[in-house]
Amino acid sequence: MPVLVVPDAEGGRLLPFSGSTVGERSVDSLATALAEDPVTRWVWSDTAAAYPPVLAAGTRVARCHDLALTEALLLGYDGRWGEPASVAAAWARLRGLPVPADQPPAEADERLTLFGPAPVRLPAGADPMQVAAAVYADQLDRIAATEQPARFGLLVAAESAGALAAVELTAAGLPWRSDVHAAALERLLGPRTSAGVPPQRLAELSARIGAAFGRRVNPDSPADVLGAFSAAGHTVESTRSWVLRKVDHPAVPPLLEYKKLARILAANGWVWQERWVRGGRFRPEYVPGGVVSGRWATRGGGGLQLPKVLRGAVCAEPGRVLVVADAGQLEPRLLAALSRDEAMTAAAEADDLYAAIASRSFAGDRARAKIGLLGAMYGQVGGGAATPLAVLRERYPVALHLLEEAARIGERGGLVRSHLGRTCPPVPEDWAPWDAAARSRGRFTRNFVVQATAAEWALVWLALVRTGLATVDGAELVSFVHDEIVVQAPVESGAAITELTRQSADRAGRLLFGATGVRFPLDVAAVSCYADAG
DNA sequence: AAACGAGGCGCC
DNA sequence: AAAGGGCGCCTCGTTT
Repeated sequence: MPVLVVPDAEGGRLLPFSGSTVGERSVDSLATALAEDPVTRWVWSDTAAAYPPVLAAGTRVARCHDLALTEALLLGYDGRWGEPASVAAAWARLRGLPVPADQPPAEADERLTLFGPAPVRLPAGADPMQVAAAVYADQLDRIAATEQPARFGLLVAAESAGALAAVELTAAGLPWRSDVHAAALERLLGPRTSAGVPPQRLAELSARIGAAFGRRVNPDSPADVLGAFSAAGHTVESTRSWVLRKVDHPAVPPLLEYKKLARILAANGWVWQERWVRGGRFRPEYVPGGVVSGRWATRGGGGLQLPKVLRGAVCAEPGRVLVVADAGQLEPRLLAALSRDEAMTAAAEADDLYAAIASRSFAGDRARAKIGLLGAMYGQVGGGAATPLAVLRERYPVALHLLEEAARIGERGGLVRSHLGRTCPPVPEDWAPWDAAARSRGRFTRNFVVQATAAEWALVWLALVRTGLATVDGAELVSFVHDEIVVQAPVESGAAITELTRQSADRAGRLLFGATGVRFPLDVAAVSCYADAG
């Protein structure tokens, strides 16, 4: 039986969810009480607020139901995306009271000082336990009333499990060798300089750019660079790298090099290290449900965008290994499973789906098969995707039809859903289906069905891996980026965890789609350094 | 001085 | 080869 949990300053209150108030008890320590019962699903308002103190006290929770995340999913399902989703708001809607706005999330730094759950703003006289019970009961009814209750229930469970994993990942952080990072920065940029002073390599490149133009140019200013090219007789539409690469001018090579290095300095330089690396770990804050498609976001440090050139700084700690598992070609595989296109499912039985498609329709030209398939999922119509798209439409009509139908619904301002029922946001009030807006919306909904389904597959995968890890001493999740999981574990359990990630991927596929021919092969490597994976 | 949009680029 | 989906976050340059 699920148990409702209402944290308070000292501990909290617990109530088995039976429809009555019988059996409520107060505990001095939630961590102790929750640790005594490793099977129960704990129902609470907000995992991000309730779980950190419990985890900090040493208790890992196996399962929960996050009322706020579930409320957001249910509101979205009804086309009410973005309405306040806190328990207080859900309760106010149930009672016909004014709905309080969601509180903005506390800054990460702020949260470290303000330890403990954020206050739930309920009207005076409302008992938080009764509110939680009422909202939970209502949510169960609404889940049961969806078109596919079993699927939506799985979505809610996965979203809630993800919230637990996110708190654990935020607490754990990613092993980070600051010395290795600093050495890489010095090799690329030169010795560290004080704030506002460009490092040696950037200064050199800046001088070369100025020499090539015959005047001083600020490479950080697109307007200045554009003006310099114009004065030199080159009309360039922007200063994007791929545009500049086509321009024949001596300033281009140092400019491209400058952009690359300046980016590393700004995004992941010495200042970044001081701000975001603590105790040998890089600590982004993971935000489940932070993206409309159900992907996670992170707050702080750009946690989902670690540049590949710096991944050498991610090193397993002594006696341990990093198991890096990546679900390759996830989106086209999910397209096959979603659409049940037989020909594409046959291709998805291969380890390399793009190669399988290429060998059947593109005379083995894998690159063209990939361009065509990505173009189909992203809504590209012209360019190099046009011809491969026509070939795919001929050969995989069922899969392509699913995408084109999603696009058509979007172009008309309609809603689409993922496989488990996550629903895209509605168009704004003032939206009108004029050409460009309709096409843009069509590309969004076309991509949404695939990206959101990929996100939920990955969430289920993560939840299964997390559950499996509970029985491996010393194993911890240290990174999750859309379709990649990194676990740090004692060297001797590397093989078992590799196997766990593979089995979990298979199970995730079966949980979402039942028995299909679509396989979800992983690239898994047990390494001592992140840079050595993949 | 602070807020904001645009341009740009890292990741998936 | 070409520029289509989702983000976070930097700098620049303008507006408030």
